[in-house]
Amino acid sequence: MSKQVRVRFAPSPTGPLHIGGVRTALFNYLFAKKNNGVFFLRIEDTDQNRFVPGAEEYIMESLEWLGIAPDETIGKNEKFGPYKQSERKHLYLKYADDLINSGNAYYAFDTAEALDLHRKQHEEQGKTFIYNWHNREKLDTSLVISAEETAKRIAAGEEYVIRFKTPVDETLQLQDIIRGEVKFETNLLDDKVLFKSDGMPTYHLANIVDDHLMETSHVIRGEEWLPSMPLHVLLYRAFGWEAPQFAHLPLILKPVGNGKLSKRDGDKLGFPVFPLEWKTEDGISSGYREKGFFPETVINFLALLGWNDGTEQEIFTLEELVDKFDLNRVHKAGAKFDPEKNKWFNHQYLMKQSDSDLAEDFAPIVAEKGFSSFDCAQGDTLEMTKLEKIVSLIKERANFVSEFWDLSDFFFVAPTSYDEKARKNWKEETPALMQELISVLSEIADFTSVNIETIVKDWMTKNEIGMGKVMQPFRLSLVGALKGPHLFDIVELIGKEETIKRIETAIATL
RNA sequence: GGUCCCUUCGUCUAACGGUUAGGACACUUGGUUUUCAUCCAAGAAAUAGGAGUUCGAUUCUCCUAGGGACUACCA
Repeated sequence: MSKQVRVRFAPSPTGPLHIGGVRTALFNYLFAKKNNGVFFLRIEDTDQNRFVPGAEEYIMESLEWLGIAPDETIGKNEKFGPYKQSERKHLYLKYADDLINSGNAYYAFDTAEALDLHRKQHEEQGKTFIYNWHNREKLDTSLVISAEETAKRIAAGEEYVIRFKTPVDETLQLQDIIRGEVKFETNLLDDKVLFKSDGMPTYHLANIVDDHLMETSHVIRGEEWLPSMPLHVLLYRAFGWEAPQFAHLPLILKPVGNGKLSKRDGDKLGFPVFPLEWKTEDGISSGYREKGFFPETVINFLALLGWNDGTEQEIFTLEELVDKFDLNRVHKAGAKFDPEKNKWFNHQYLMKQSDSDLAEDFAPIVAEKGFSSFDCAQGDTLEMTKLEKIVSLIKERANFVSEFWDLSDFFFVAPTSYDEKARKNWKEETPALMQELISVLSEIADFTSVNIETIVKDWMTKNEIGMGKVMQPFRLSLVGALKGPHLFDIVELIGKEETIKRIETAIATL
């Protein structure tokens, strides 16, 4: 039996979870579930300066809303806890020391200022400063001084970092599940800092140590990490550990122009880039949840950004995605985010919702417009039945529940104005015809859509009145414009009295 | 600048050497609805360029071009 699949999503809590991060989490989740494995969440907060309050909770809440919550994390099945790196702080120095003792790392005393100066000088000469084999013995490191001297300086409280001693003259041929073989020359790599002078590990050290300790089988992360893959593989080797398998996911790009989708793009282009709304003193960043997207929409759309199952199916439930997901079918190239198609997906899921669920979502909006009888709290069942009927008539023309009011306001209030372009359908003979229509309508006992339609149409044919002459002004009177669902359905719902009243108002106004 | 990754319709993608290069979103045009939307049908729309390998390249190799990521004591 092969090793258990254990994958992780390891964000740093520096702000709200970006949509690209959501997709990384999703693919990890799908891969884990597909392989009967474990999906865990680890918070990588080794940089204390960038910590943002609330971000950690935000990440958890987002994953829960989307239905892809981790199996193990802070406060949940803490088999390999803690799941927060700042709480694992005591662990890392030992591993850095191991690397020093095995000759795979060294102390470096260069100050940040000294290094900045080097970089600047190199840049002025059109060169790039790389801290590695070619200059590490000219810099201020433990490689060029005695062990006693090193110990003395550290004991004296001098600040230091621990750097990885990248091996020389090797060509690394690494395997990536998505990209196949990727080659790197170790001579071109730099000696990354593993342990910072503030006593915390860097991402690289903490990530490798924790992935090993937490028995991670596959590292599925964004493409931005591809350049650090050689370092990470080298670290596993230096520790004598078996490395997990790697898969680097393509990036999500801006809908227009070039580049990675960023936090700013969303609100600029009118779509959210965060699952949940995020408030700061600088303002509000909109979220999918608050914008009326269904979590299923977000999951489905994101899954198809860079992956497909090879068939022409586009609508997938989470369960189907789990069943069909295959890392080998993930695309290599980045994908532009298409807000239009994203909306289309939401329409698909809107249509799948039951009328009663949609009515329930719509009720508070109606109540807010001043129709408190639709307020869920007051729960008038007769009104809710009516609301369900309204919803069933308009939902096919909406992408979001938030659009329902504009599509259905005439069910609640009589038109206060009439569409300019539609007014030309109101001709000289119209008032007389409408007057006749009123008397026809008032005679109808069984006031239901089909019955009203039959009677009105009979009246028109008997008197040889053209359909357009009646139907257009009739609709204009009730709706205020030439739009909306089947006219007789509207008539039935607003009732005989209101219908007649609206026609009378139209006659008086137009 | 250096390193690495990528490249099929406007966009997301299918076609794992042999297809009239398929689907979806968006777009256009018809039909249905005497309205609008939905829906249905149809249409336009792509293998970045150049060499090679091969009987045959979207598919394999190389070059060029373009795009992207990384290049911090950030992740």
